[in-house]
Amino acid sequence: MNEPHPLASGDKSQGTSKKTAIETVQEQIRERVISGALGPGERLHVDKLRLEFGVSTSTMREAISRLLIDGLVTSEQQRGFRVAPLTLKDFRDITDARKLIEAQALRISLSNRSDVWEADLVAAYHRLSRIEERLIGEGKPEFAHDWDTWNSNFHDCLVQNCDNAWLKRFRRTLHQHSYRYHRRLIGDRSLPRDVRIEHKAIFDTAIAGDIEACVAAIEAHIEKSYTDLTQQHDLSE
Amino acid sequence: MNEPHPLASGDKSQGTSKKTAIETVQEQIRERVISGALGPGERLHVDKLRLEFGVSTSTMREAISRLLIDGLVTSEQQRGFRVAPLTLKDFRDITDARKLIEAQALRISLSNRSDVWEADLVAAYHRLSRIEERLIGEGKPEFAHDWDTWNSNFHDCLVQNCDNAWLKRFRRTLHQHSYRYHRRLIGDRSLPRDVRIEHKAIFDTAIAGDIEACVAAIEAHIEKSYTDLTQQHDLSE
DNA sequence: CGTCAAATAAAAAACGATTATTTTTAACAA
DNA sequence: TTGTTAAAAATAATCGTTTTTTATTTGACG
Repeated sequence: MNEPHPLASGDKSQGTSKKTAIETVQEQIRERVISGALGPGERLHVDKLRLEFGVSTSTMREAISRLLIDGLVTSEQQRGFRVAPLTLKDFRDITDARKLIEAQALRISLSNRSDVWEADLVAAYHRLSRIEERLIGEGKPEFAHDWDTWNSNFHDCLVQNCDNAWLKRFRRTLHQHSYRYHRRLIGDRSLPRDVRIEHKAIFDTAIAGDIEACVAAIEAHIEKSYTDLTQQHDLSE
Repeated sequence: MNEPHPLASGDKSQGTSKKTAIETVQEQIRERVISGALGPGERLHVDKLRLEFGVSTSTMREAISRLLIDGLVTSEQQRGFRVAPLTLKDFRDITDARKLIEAQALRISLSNRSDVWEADLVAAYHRLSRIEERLIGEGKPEFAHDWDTWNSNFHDCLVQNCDNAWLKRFRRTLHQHSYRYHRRLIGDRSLPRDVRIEHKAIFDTAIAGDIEACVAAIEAHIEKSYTDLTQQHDLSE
């Protein structure tokens, strides 16, 4: 049924078939930044990229400019654009901000629960569990990409009923950046820990309607992600 | 002698004399959006604006694109840009998000206090008080604009020591939007209430180092601002 | 009269070239 | 060698036009 967005833009939804060139390019560059194909701090050569994508200067510039929106790219006076750097401090700040914002978004979402949402969440959790069984239980690393997709889907589903557009927007931005650190730190390797227990706790408390327990579980989940990633790996590697 | 930024960009600081055309235009359009010269929901005609500012299409497009960053402008598939609308629900959401984020930024800032900061805050409060004495005490509405400036300066000063760039960024965005509602709802009229007591409470608790009392005071201040503005005025007016 | 579709007008998106700025290279003098 | 500066190259910013898309009008036909 509902195809989830791996990390795509949050609101396009309807099948607007014909995207504008700017949007297409923007999405592809974003993908490269998040995946690390364009490394942190690396310069974005408008002319090179424009030739590669077969678009004009202004189109490329506007596409890149729009990545300033979520802070994946920075711009400096007369010296163009560059990919936002990755630093430990930044990851720490993102983690703290996520704990704050995601927790609140979750509180709101959970207090607006509905039957549809409950069904969606059960479905999302079910799919995620199956992937995790294969990825972690059976140790099949080829499911890492699917896990990204469905993990993201599960977390989106949790805050689905939060009706504060600003919190949702900030949450999405932070999640995107977090994911970038994730990609950088673990690469294609499998997860450094068994997240199944954490996800179960989040799911159970959410379904049970125990808001504060669920919030605590999410906060712990986010924090643990930071600790594990930074302990086992190194940003300068 | 530190000139405060009325609501300007938070980080340029150094006297980078020659701004790029895009930046100049961007700032002016932002000003128009916040002030209401460009009304909520209004379309941004690239061609008209470009002629008015004497720049090319691409420059104007890129300038407007960059206002997407802080959400003052929205863009729709093949039908250009328009000024973000103003709605009561949005103002409510902004208020809630501000309470959450500003409170946390304040907690961090206050726990990183320093002598320099204390002096800055005393100075900022002093200047604000003087303006408020004239604006509210003596009822001189011609100080309304100065009040905007120094009120903003006082609040910036409070969170000055928050070292989480993300929270600061979100706070700044929300403040900008909040200010836009403020402008729309009270216009050039003077404040609907006496904020002197609130500011005093914030200042006193901050100096005293009573973090949670200060946070509570800020939250109340933000909430009161919403209540008073929405009770006395009407968005559709 | 009202509906539908072709023709026209308006506006957005995309283009590729020109101009300004920064960075690199190279020449020369201390 | 080292430091300074001027020319050259590279890259960023800006420009004005062309193409594509969407909105509006017009007019034939039911």
